Amino acid sequence: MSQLFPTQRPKQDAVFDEPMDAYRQLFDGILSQRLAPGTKLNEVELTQLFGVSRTLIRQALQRLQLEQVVEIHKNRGAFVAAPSPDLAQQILLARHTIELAVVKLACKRCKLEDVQQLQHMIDLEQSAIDQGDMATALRRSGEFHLQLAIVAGNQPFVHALRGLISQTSLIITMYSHGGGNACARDEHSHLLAAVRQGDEEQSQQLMAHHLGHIAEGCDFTQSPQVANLKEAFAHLSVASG
Amino acid sequence: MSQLFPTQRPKQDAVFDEPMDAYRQLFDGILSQRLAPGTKLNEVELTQLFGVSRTLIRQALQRLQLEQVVEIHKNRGAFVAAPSPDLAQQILLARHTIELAVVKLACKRCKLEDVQQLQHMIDLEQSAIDQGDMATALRRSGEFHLQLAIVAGNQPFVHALRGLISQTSLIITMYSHGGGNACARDEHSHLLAAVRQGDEEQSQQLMAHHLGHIAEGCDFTQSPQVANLKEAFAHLSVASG
DNA sequence: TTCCCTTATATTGTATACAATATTATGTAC
DNA sequence: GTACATAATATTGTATACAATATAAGGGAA
Repeated sequence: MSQLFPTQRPKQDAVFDEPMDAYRQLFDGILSQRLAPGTKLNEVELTQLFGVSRTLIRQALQRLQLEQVVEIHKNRGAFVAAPSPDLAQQILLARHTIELAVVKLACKRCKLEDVQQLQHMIDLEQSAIDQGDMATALRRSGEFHLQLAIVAGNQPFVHALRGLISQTSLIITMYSHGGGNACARDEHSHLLAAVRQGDEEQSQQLMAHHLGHIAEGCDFTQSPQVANLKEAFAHLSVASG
Repeated sequence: MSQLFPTQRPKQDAVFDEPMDAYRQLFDGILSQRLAPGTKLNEVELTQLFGVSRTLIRQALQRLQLEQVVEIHKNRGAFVAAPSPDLAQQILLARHTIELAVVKLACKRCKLEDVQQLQHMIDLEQSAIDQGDMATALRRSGEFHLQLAIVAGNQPFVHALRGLISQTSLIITMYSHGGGNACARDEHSHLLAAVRQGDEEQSQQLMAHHLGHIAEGCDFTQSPQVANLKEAFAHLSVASG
């Protein structure tokens, strides 16, 4: 039950032939790493793919831009965002700040049914890992974090985290070395246990470590991997030579 | 030098006859309290006001929605947001969390030129207060806070604060009792002094007090004041009686 | 060949036209 | 007069058409 998509009610995610709006398909594609950072998003192509007019495609792209997972360059088009090493670290710092505040709130407000739902999301994530579907696992991990913010009951935090989590997905795609994410299940489980007990101190410490592990799994010294150079540098000045 | 508007370069704000996009005009109107919470934003009216087609009007409205200062209800239209008392307190809490992190960063990164610019913004705010133009003062106060985030060098914080600050403007309009904002100048000045000296502890304490004063100036127990009841409740079910 | 200029194509930006929904007005029964 | 149903209007949702810009292709000179 994907809680990462704000406007629509939950849907099964294995079925794609029913009418699903362009925003959600693109968002899901990015979060599941099917759309690589730097990829050009041609409007008429998307029109044909999703069977809607450019009006709705452009609406979806603008929304993704405001969530910072798509960059739109005037008269040049839309591209899947490819955060620089510097921006990546800003994003992780912002997540750190907000998620620490979130778990503190969650400790005070987490009900039994919230715990059950969060546990279910952990199980879903783990089953994806067991099947070797790391893209789905990554998306489900993000959904767990966002659900925590929903439980915390602070709408601005939810709003901000939605963008930050999807950006983190891009960061992991670009900078992370393989399965540094495999330890996530235990970390999520331990975190949930602390939240359930209302232990603010412990929860914040576990969250800090958890987010720290994401950052540690990344190497920001090397140049980022993007779809292809041509598109990656399409935003540069036309003046060549 | 309005730093609250992300896409365009700074402009003098006394001149309105030059081509100014719909987004900025609406945003400015809301931040300056010329557009009251709950006001219906009719698309064709805006079309005539700004001399552009509905396409651009809708683009601007969607962006404002994603910044949470406008609510769009399907087939009903767009309204200036009117945050409930509960949401208002969530917003102020989120600001508290983020701005404390911002000043801490700002202490480490604030250069001499940054100090000068921030001081200039304080002076502008004060001159607006001296002229009795509280709407402009409120907007300039927001610009000061956002500039602090820019100085702090964290893009996600800037992004989140842009929405939170404009929402705070709506909250003050709806819940604040008169001139509780008059003490702002000294608070901004003292805050800047602490940041300039790189005193993280002192800066965070001053910021916490400053934001606390905003909340203290509000009364969330009484029903919010909105443009008119009909529009304020336009989102409710059609079923009457 | 390589460089540069010109022309053709493709893509995005904006405005308009049409469809769907909601709101308001009108009229009739009670 | 009130309540309800129906028709007229207004407003939003979506698709298409046209304009502006950028990208790609072709052709001539050094």
